[in-house]
Amino acid sequence: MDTKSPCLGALSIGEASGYEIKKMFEEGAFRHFYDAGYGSIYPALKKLLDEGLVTCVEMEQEGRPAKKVYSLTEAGRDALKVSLKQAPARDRVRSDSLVMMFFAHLIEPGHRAAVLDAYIDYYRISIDCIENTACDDHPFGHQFVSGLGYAICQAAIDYLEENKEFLLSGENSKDQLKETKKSKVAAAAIDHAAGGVA
Amino acid sequence: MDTKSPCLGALSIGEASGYEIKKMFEEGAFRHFYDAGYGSIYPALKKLLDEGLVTCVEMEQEGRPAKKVYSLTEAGRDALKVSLKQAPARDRVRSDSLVMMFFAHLIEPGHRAAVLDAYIDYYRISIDCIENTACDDHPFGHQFVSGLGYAICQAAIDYLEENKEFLLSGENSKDQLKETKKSKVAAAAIDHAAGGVA
DNA sequence: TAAATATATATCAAAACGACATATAATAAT
DNA sequence: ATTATTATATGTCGTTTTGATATATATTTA
Repeated sequence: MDTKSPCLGALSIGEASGYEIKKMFEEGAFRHFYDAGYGSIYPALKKLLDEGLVTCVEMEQEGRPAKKVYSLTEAGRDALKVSLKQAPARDRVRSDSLVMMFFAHLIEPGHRAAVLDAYIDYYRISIDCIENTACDDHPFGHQFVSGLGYAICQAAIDYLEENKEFLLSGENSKDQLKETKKSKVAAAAIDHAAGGVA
Repeated sequence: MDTKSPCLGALSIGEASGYEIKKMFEEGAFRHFYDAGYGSIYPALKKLLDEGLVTCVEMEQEGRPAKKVYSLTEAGRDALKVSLKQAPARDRVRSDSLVMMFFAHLIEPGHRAAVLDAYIDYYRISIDCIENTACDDHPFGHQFVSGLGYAICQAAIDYLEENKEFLLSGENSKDQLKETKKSKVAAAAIDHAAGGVA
């Protein structure tokens, strides 16, 4: 599934410009599960237009640059349905922040704190985006995925706040990873270190 | 941060071949927060070798193809520390599965179930990977990030299992999104639909 | 008044993706 | 018994994506 399908999906909610689609990905309903930059969106929209899957109307605006508003055609809605029938590729995740925290023992505590705080903020903003777009009369798939995003972001924030000191003070600390219902990995690690149970 | 840094990070744990690094990304400790294919890893290793940040020894093996084992040099360890000092880019997430579930109303229920079940399995395997690599005497950053991965994956599984019927039966159902401590988005959605509280 | 932010589109070099090619051996299936 | 699949192992290559930059206007902040 390339960038074209999520663009078709965004347009299935309503007409939009490339700039507005980017906003949906970055700070809208898609934030926690899909992202793409202008370098992907504009070429995708161009291809979609060539294939007759969307139409485009240039709209003049007062006090703002003109925008190109794209709308889904019938063929476009069909193409979206077809692409939704395929088997999904596995999630692609790339978190520089977590790579850094994974190697926290090679980083000064000050930078550790900065990365961690920024990461908590990132999740907080994601929650705001979900709450601001969630709506009871949206299609059930939207609600389901928003609910999942909320659950994941909240679990992340809870864990990060609860274990912040563990990361910041490092191995010299008497702090331990909190073992809550949401985090049994500490116990698992101890089991494993003790030889595990074959 | 490009592929070179996570490769240096992987090698900071111990010497490894490109194939083994891929395994760490795919089914090892990195699974839930970083991924890269051979098309990124092998060229990265080549560049790292050219820059003197790693060394390479070809190892013959019985009953298996020879492998090239890479080791971190002192310069490599320094380069890793430098790259860890930078400000992290924001997470890049791309989930075809969630794009599909977001547009569940455009998909037949059978495919919906297939995508959802596969997605739960994906998280279950992630948990297995975390439990199999978690170890008490690993650096605290590894433990911290593994704990976060565990918390997130478990929250996702809990939500997906609890709300599976909601997605499968669609809007014709009397099912409602479960509002637990982990999922308050349903309430938020209702608030929002009712006009919210400014 | 200058700088920064927001709206809006677009390009382009560098990087990454993912499918394919190649090779050997063990294991599973017919 | 033979075929097919899976696992180990490295690598390439066309297509896609990234991330930075360019361009332009208007508003908000310093």
